Amino acid sequence: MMYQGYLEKIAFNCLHLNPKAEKLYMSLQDFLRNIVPFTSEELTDITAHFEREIVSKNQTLVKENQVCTKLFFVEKGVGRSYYLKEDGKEVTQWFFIEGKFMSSIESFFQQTPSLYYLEMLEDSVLYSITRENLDLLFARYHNMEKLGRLLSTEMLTRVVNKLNAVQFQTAKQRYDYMLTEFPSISSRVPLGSIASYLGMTQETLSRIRRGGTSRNS
Amino acid sequence: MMYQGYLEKIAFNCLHLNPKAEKLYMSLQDFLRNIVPFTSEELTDITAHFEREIVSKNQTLVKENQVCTKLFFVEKGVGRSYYLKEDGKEVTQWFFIEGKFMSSIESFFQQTPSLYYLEMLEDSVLYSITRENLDLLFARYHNMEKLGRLLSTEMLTRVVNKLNAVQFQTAKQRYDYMLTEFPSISSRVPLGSIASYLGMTQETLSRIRRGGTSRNS
DNA sequence: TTCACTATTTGATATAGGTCAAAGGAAAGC
DNA sequence: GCTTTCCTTTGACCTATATCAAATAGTGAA
Repeated sequence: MMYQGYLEKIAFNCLHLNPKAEKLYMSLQDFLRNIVPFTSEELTDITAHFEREIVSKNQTLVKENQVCTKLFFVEKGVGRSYYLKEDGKEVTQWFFIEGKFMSSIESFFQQTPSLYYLEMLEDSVLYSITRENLDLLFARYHNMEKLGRLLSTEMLTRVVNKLNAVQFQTAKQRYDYMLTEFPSISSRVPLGSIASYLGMTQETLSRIRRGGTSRNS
Repeated sequence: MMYQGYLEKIAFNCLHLNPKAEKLYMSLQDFLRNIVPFTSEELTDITAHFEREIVSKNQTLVKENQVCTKLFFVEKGVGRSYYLKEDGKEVTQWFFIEGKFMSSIESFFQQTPSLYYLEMLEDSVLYSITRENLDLLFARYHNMEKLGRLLSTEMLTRVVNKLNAVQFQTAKQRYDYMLTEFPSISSRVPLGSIASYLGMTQETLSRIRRGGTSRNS
């Protein structure tokens, strides 16, 4: 994405850390400012519509069948969305790390019951906004609408990448894809969550990590 | 999606046909008007920036490694995006039917070489717009930006649905998913294109269609 | 109608990765 | 420090779907 570069640079500057370091910190204002050239007044008004939330590890933000009432920005921490298969197994749908928006998208935008659970996998700092406030900002600022469009498009290309990885690659290749999409995740979340994200069992992922017998790249 | 209902209704009205009929026709103006409440002046200006293109069956719109310079609206016809695996096999990535926008999204929005081919699978009527003109419209009309956001979000949820289907369902279930996502496609395009879209071989799809021995729903 | 070509179906066999079962490890509560 | 619980690894076996090969059915051109 065109602002991908910026993002890494900001994370770097904010932290004085290597961008691949385990934990990052990404402020909402810096994030917004670097995608769309908001004025200071706009930025102040926009961020005033978000609410800071501290949530602890393993806390669930949204349950299946609830309407997801908020969009979250992850300032610090990691979360995931997941759903339960008929047999009760959890399937991770996506991970959300520092500097990303997190929600049960369809539920939030259509105000329908969520198919997914949202939970944080670490103690985290989030900024949340309600649907009404977001709509208000979309209506008030052309730039905000643009932000929404750019973020949607970015997410779209990420999901398409995952789709291609999941659909046509071997288990090993999918794991490699994941290491580039979420470099920090592999050391931060349980293996089972990663395995289901990649569409394989934890046994298979464990064998891949061992790096043993497989002949696939 | 919130405008999903409208879409079907319009298609219905335009055609006086059952919405599941084989071929639909969807005018750009009607499409736009029913997603966002554009004024007539806006609509006139916007549609004036599109160019009508008649393309014939099997015509390629964009090749791999070309920058995709246009976004297409499909008024009539079906297209697909696909890429070539290392072994030269075509893999269908998406189908685009009447009333949908079609492009190599990442290439078009980032002006990078396309990973995909775009081709029409039937004689088709398209409306195309260049990146410059689209940006101009995004900048000129807040409503246009909103349209972009809504369409991106819609596409995002569609891709997520496919991802879930492809990742965790049996071949038979994936085929059923496809019948709901693209009801008309199964009779309009070659079996091989559908099979690769669903991440299976054409032999498997053929066996599924026969509806034989499989014990999966 | 026939030819040439392409798309689809069918059959036989192979394999990546799943399932089931159990054993180690690590970490959280007491 | 000990205990309980959860997380990860390992092994043995199985199944859905791929692969390879060939037969059959459609389709358009002349």
